[in-house]
Amino acid sequence: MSFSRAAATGDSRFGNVLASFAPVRRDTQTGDTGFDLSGVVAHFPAGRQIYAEGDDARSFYKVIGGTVRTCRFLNDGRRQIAAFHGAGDVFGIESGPDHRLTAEAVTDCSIAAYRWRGLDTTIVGDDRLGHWFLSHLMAALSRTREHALLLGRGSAAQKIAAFLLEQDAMNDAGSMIDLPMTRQDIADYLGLTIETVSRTLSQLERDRVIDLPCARRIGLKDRQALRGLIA
Amino acid sequence: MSFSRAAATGDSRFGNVLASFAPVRRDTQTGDTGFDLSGVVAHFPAGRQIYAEGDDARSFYKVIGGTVRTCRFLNDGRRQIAAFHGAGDVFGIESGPDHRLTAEAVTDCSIAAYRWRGLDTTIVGDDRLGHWFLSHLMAALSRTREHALLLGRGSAAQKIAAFLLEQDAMNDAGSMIDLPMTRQDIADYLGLTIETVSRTLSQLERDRVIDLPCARRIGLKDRQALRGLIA
DNA sequence: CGAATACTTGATGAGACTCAAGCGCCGTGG
DNA sequence: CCACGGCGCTTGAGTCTCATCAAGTATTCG
Repeated sequence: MSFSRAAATGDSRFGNVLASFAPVRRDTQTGDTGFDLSGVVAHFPAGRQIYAEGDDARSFYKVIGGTVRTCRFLNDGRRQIAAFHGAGDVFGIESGPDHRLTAEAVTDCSIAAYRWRGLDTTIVGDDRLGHWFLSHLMAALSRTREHALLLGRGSAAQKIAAFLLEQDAMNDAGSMIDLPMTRQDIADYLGLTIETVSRTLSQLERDRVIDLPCARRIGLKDRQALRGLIA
Repeated sequence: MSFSRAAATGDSRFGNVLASFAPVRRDTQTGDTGFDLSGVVAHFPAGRQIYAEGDDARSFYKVIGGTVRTCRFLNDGRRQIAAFHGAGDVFGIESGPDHRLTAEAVTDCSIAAYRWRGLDTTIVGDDRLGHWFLSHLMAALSRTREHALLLGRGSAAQKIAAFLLEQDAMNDAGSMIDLPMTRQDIADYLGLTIETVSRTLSQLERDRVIDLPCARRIGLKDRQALRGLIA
């Protein structure tokens, strides 16, 4: 699982901006802002660890394809998932010298790694790059805040409903969601048990709010009902 | 409750950096980095709203003195507190055009407001200012993440223990904590009810882990036991 | 086909919520 | 001075949701 250089480093337009990056312009397939950075790309099979809690935060990362989870393991063996990251999402930015969470591939993934030396040598002097970095950081803050608010209040049904709508917003493909993660992942993300996740989904199907043709496929039959649940 | 200009705007060192700020160097009494910005300072009595969810995010804020809560009101009347902010903390930075949370004074407060026009006109071109802004943003992300992880897992006792240790870390004054907030605030912060907060604190006192001389005063008798609870 | 893994469903119990009452503190006013 | 009410907090009893324990089904993969 070694990183391989993805592209030449000839474009030095940002060379003095992010000192230790290897930035180039890419023919980006992510629908970002048209602007893009490339670091060093690697592929991870499903389940593989990308970095562990406590590792030096020498890089941050962007998902090219696949899904990543960032999580923490408690010493009673349980796991709390902080976020799922899909294509285009940036993760692994840390304020301190080391990673405070573990990152793992949920599915087979392509991940771009961007070297950085932490906050002290950061991103000033270029409008677009600074904007890119800041917007990702603030998006992460916004999402984390919503996640915290969801976890604090709400019944199992509310959490599941919010989760489904969140996944629906990512998958902009009709009303059918293909979940990349297991029930256990969902449970650890929502602060529930796997049994409660399963029961709640079954109940939603009985209530004609969703379809469950197979475990990983969820059809949203009544988004309004889901929104109503969230209150 | 109108803002009053705190200082002259003669110092234009950052004039082209944060377009609409009124930044000056202050003889700061916060133990920050030595570097400081001043905006427009206002005082808020306990309970007063600073901004509401949905308001235009024309400014962000720093607590000079007192305690602030940022929260969301659910349409069933309940309230979820996202964070408490003490002296030196920055709050109200938004990625979008409007505030996603409400901010209210928990105690009487002095608040500095910094105008800004959002992400598009942000903080490039000055190392120290960019660093100051980024470090606050990343600190907020880090704290929010910890809060989310706390809310997801954990019994009432674990949440209370984590809350007490968090407050203890703020109050660097011996082993006695003077809480600025009510039991209801604590409950809404931890995703519990006021009764559960009260019962759990009483139980911790019976277990000789804390002292409760009065409701708002908590003595930590056994920090190790609290840390043990968090697991 | 068999085994492993993922998922579902059922029975039971613990922990937190709800409803309700009572206590303590404090400011107001008689 | 005390009576009173309001507010924040504590405590108790009953209920309900979700976790736990346990079993069984479905799916995947060698």
